[in-house]
Amino acid sequence: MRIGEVAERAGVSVRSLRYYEEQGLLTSSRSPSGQRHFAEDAVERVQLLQRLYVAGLSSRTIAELLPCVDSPSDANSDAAFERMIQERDRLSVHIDELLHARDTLDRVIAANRDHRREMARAGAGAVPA
Amino acid sequence: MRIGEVAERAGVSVRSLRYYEEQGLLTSSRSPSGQRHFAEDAVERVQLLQRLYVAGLSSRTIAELLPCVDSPSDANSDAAFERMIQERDRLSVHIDELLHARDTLDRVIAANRDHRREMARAGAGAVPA
DNA sequence: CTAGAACCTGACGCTGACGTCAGAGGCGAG
DNA sequence: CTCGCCTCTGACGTCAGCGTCAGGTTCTAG
Repeated sequence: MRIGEVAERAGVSVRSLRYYEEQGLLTSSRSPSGQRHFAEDAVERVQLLQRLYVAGLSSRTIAELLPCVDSPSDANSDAAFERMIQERDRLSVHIDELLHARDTLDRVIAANRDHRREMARAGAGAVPA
Repeated sequence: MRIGEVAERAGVSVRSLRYYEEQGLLTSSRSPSGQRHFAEDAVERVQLLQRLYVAGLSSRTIAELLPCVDSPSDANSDAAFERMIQERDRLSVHIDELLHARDTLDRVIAANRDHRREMARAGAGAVPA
């Protein structure tokens, strides 16, 4: 597949794909004329990358963890494995923070809804234009 | 309270507080010499801001929602209220994405752990140095 | 009165994941 | 052959939430 097709299938920009390759997160072969050629599983790969980005991992961090993902049987340094667990924990903490934040929003929303209902009742016949 | 004390109590930098004020998220009175003076509840306010930032809201978005938070009884445009609900939904979606991402990480971690255990057993007496 | 901490206003720097523009090839259809 | 679309490599632009330095004023302890 050429880069445009991968981009469309994975739902990302062509620019992003080139960036991922540049960061060592994605590999491609080249045609004699220099055009990139991607394997079928590149689409899945890109979607995995997207999920890791969403998780708040940086390109560099992802690059460190990918060997672990690609060949779990290898002797891919304990460091990478530890790092992955560490990132998982960081993510858990972040999720908790977001849940907290959502609670806060919910409380504000509830307070508003109450006041709105009151206002609606009080003003029903008060300002009849 | 002066700015330094607020910063310390809220656990943020002085620079951040000035930035918040600049963005209209925080108010202060000024002493004749021009120094900022904050009320007691400024600390709480800052912590609220922090939570909203964590939730992924931008300064501008927060600025739009704050009237709603501060005076829920006011006629603070329905738009602001709608916006708040919209942001809550966005946050929920994001949380789901993060949970998904964590699952992905967990699967990778589990796969690695398995392979590691196998390796440990196979290699136990194989490379005794 | 004076040293030093805390405060002030600009204003530039930084980071990361791309967007975007420029200029120059490829490549299939008609 | 050529028109139009895709691709290539640089390389600069962006945005946001601050960090940080500069140069100057103000407050406070001794």
